[in-house]
Amino acid sequence: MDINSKIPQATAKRLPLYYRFLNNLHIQGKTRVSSKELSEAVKVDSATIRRDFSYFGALGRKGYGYNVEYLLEFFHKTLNQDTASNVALIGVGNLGTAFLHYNFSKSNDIKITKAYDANPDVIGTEVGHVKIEDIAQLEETLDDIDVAILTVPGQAAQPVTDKLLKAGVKGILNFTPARITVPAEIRVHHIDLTVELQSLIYFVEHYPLDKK
Amino acid sequence: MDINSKIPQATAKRLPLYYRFLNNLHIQGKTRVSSKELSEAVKVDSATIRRDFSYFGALGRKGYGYNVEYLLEFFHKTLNQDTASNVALIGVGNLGTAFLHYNFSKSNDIKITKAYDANPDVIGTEVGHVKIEDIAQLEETLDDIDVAILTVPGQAAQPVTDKLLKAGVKGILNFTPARITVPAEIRVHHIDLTVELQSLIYFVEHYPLDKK
DNA sequence: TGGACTATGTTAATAGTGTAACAAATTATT
DNA sequence: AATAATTTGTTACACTATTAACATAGTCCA
Repeated sequence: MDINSKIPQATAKRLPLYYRFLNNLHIQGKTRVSSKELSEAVKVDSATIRRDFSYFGALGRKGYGYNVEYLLEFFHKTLNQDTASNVALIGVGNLGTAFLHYNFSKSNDIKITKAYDANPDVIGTEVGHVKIEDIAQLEETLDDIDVAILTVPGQAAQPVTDKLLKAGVKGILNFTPARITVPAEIRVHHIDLTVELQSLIYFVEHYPLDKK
Repeated sequence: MDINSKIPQATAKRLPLYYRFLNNLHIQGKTRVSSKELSEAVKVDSATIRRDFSYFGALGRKGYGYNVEYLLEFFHKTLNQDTASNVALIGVGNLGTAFLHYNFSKSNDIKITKAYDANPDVIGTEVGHVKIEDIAQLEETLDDIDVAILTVPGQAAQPVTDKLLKAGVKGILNFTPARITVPAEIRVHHIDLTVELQSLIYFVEHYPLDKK
């Protein structure tokens, strides 16, 4: 498979998952792993895993499997290009605070380096080793940040988004219930907690799964 | 379209979204809406919306659109069957606390009615109007709960899951980085915050979107 | 070294999702 | 009342994703 061809969206979404589990295996001291073993750990079909890997060339060896360290190193390079990515968080409410305490960088190379809020009681304090800045100063102080996490109240989502775009942000992880409007070249991923919960309930009540 | 045929997963995931926006329209006093208008609000193609609705029969009128109140009532019945769903939350850390404070029931009929933790300092306290119970008593006290939100540390995910299954839980919304093992008839939805963030960064750095 | 075994990488079949296009039906307008 | 405008519901197609199956090539063990 040609390494220059585009990686399918579904595959790209699984890469960080593979990366994390490979890290676990490495820490456990495992040196090799088969697609079948990895499949059981990440709950993704083994053929899908092999197909996903094959987009990046022949990473394994027939009859052997994959070398954990080699694969890990490969994905490390692939996922993080060269530099670690800095992320900003906007809205230090309950959810925002949870993210600041959450240690993203444990087995990944992501760090929230800037955080903003509108509440004067919060501005200037430190949450999870990040100093909270005034959202009013966002456009002037946000620099060199490609991706922002949006955890503001729904009605603030669009105005804050507009500010983020002016500051040059290219991707937004939107946790608000609001659907934000952005130019075509900006990526937005939505995680709508109510929708997730409600659709799970819908599935459970309407489509009970069959026992094996 | 036959109402008895199975609703596609992708459609079912959008239903709660439609429901919320119809609620907004209703509150704004709008009595009718077209698929095109709704499309702009929820950022879903209008043809997709019409197709989604058509799985439930002919809900609209040609040349007119959809009656907001009728549609709202219909989805209310569809999403909530008859009874409001009670949900349990396991793990009152930063993220769990955020959910307890989050008001799911605002325009939905979902409520977290039970919450558990292992920390003695937290057990017995009240967070967001829910009394925190001891996770050691989970199997004995969890009753009539179909769906649980899992916000425990990764290493606790599997043992807690096993307890939930014994207590009769049918669906789990898993926020831990761990992939849990469950019988075939149990539904699990994963929301992996690190994966979401990392894959967004990957897309932004590797596949910049084209300007319109 | 030789033969049994293993597990990849890929092909081909299948399933699932999204959307452009349009006939049909209804509403709105003159 | 006749015509223009609107908007649905559905068909048809394109695209994306999943997975079973297997030839191939390397591994492992006696």
